[in-house]
Amino acid sequence: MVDILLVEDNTELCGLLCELLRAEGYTVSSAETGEKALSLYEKYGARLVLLDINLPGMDGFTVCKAIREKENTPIIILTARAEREDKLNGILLGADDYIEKPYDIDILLAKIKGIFQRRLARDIITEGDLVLDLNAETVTKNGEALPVSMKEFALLRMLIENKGQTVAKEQLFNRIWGSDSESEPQTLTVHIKWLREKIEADPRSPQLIQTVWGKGYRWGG
Amino acid sequence: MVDILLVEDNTELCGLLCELLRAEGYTVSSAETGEKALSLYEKYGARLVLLDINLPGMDGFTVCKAIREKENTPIIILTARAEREDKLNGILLGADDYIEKPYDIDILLAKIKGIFQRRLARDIITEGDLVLDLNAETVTKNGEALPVSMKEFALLRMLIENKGQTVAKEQLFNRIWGSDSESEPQTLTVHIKWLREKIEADPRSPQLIQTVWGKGYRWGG
DNA sequence: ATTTCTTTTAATGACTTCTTAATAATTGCC
DNA sequence: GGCAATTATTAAGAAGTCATTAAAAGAAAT
Repeated sequence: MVDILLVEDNTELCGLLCELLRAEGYTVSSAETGEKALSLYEKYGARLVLLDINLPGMDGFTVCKAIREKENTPIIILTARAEREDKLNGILLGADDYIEKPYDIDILLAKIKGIFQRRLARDIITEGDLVLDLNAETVTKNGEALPVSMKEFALLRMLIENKGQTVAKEQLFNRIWGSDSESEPQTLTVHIKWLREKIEADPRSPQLIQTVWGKGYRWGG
Repeated sequence: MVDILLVEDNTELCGLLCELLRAEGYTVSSAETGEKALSLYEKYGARLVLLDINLPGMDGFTVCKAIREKENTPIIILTARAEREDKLNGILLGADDYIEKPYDIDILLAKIKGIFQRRLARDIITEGDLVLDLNAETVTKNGEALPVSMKEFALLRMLIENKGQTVAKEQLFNRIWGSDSESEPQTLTVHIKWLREKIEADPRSPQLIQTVWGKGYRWGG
């Protein structure tokens, strides 16, 4: 996993930025097309994506969307088009920030730093006995590692992030499986079952993950 | 009941915002005229209204006022007119917040989130021994959890929200079962029965849920 | 390639909620 | 009181939802 994945079709600018970022201590990988960017992302992952919108072939928005469908990696969009519509689009697609070219390098660096810090600070959730590390996607219970799968982690996280509120089944399903998923909604209840088995004192009468009949599930009373 | 009712006459912007809000996990319904907004609100209700002031036909202020006359649903007003007068008007009419176009999406989202959180803390109705948590859809009686079904909760809530007033059977039925429901109206009385069983000290002579002969029911004397 | 882990599917059973329908009780009115 | 309309009560069962289980399919790791 690399710190930053830089997607920029201008070779010269790409090289320059790479150097600059490396000089700041980040590990960087770069791509000059959307296709290559996705394949790099797929292979190695990245903690942050710097994404040019104007790309030959697959455009930046498509890349942005594709990345967002997989993970919640922060994305900063770079663009020459200074239109608000683009901005809205970018935000719609889940970009975290937006910088217009020609950009001030210091501002860009500051935003990158900001994102890394924000993410870092946000990256641990404590809830009762449980500690969720959002980066590592690990859970510990009373200090002991509690192995959970990806889906279980996502479920647990979403429930805890909305604790006290009922989270609709549809919401859980759409967010975790994707609204265009072909899977049966039934699979959710099975995952809930696994989760309960792992975290509940008595899985037969769950205290943490409550069933809200006809609606969904709720963390806590 | 939907999370957000969006009232915006610009079709494109309306669509974009809808998507954006849905991506944030809110359920959204939208209207492009004031009339349609009110009818949607009437039919399905909403936890928050995002309201454009400049609407063709019935204007935003009228909509705002109409909604406020019914319920205390929070309203955020959106407007291009950057006039102080509007702002004053909006707040006078009970809007909870006010955003000028072109608005920063992040700010809008932050405000929405803020309102939902504030409401969350507020979304509790206390009535005698009973505490209704509208978000969790739970009832506690003297601190102890009192399990109620969806329909029972809806009934209880509607009665308490109109306490002292008689709520017509038709009104209860239409709101909870839906005006196009195929169920027998009789089912309502059965649910009233279950509710009384759960909350009344002596279900034989109900003190909380009074029968108003020929009309409906009333909470309290 | 094999093994292990995760995810999904499918089938079953249990459970909750809701509805219906029949009967009893109550109310308003003559 | 007696009658009609309305509401209450009850129990049965229909409908819907969820839990559980096992097994198959798919991924990832060794």
